[in-house]
Amino acid sequence: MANLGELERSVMDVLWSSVAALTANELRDALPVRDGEPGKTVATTTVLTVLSRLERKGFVSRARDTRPHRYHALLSREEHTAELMHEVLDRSSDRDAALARFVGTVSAGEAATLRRLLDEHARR
Amino acid sequence: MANLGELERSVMDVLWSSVAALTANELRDALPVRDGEPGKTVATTTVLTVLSRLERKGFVSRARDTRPHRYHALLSREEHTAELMHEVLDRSSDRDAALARFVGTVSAGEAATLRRLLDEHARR
DNA sequence: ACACCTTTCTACACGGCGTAGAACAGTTCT
DNA sequence: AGAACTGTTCTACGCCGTGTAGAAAGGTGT
Repeated sequence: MANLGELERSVMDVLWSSVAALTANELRDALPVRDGEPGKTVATTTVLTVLSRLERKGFVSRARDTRPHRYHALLSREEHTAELMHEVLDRSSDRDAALARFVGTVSAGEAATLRRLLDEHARR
Repeated sequence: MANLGELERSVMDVLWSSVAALTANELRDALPVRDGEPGKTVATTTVLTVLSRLERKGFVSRARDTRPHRYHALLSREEHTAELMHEVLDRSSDRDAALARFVGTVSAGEAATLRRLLDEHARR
C-alpha cells in the first residue's frame, strides 16, 4: 500500500470522518484550516487532482453517475490502520519477534484490550 | 520516523543481519544482487551517501575513530518494526478500534503467539 | 445557444532518493 | 617526506511523488 502525502492524508481524514460520500467542493470546505494561513484554502481542482490520485491508489472510489461525483473511502480508517500494521509486520523477517517487541512496548491498558479482543476472537 | 527508499532498506537489511558493524565496502559486497543486472553493483560512494542519509535520519550510527568507519543499526529490525506498528497505530484516532481490526485479521497461530506474549508481559 | 458548474489535462516547483564523479583527507610504503 | 593508495565528503544530476492550480474540455439547465 503506497504511502500518502500530507494533503492526501487530510482528504482521507475527512472522508473517514464522513458517513456520506462527499463531492470535491464539500471536501474542500471540510478540509482543516492549515495553521499559518487562516483563510488559505486549496482550489477545488487541487482537491480533484488529489482525489484522482487516491482513486488510482485504491483508497477512494467515486460515483460517476451523479453529476458532481461523490467520493468515499474504500476502507475504514481502522481497516486501513490494521492493514498497515500487517504490512509493517510482513516486512519483518521474524514476525513473532517483532510481535514480541510490539507487545512489550504496549501500555498496560492496551494489553488488557488486546487480551479481551483475543478472547472474543477465540470465542468466535 | 521517515520512510526508507529501496536502497536504504537494502542497506538496513544487511546491517540488521550482521552482528558486527560493517564498513561501506563490506556493505556494498553484502548487498543483494539486483535481479535483472547480475554483475551490477552500486559504487562505494553511493553506499556512503546512503549511509550518511541513514545516519541523519537516525537509523544508523558510525564509529568515526576507526579508519574505515564502521556502521551499525541503532535499532534492531524487530524494534524498528514494533516502532512502526506503534506509529501506524498512533495515527489512528480510535486505537482500540484499530487494534480490534488488527486482532480480527490475525492468523490463529499468531493469535496464540499474542496470547502467550501477553501472559509473559503480565507476569513481569 | 449560452452561461455556468464540474472534470480532465497539462504544467511547474520542490523535495527525497539513487547514483556517482570530483575533490579532499588520512594511511602506508618507499 | 613524498608518492601512491584508500576512504570520506561535496557536489550534482535525473527521476518520481506530491502540492498546487490554470487551461481546456465536458456536461446541464434555461
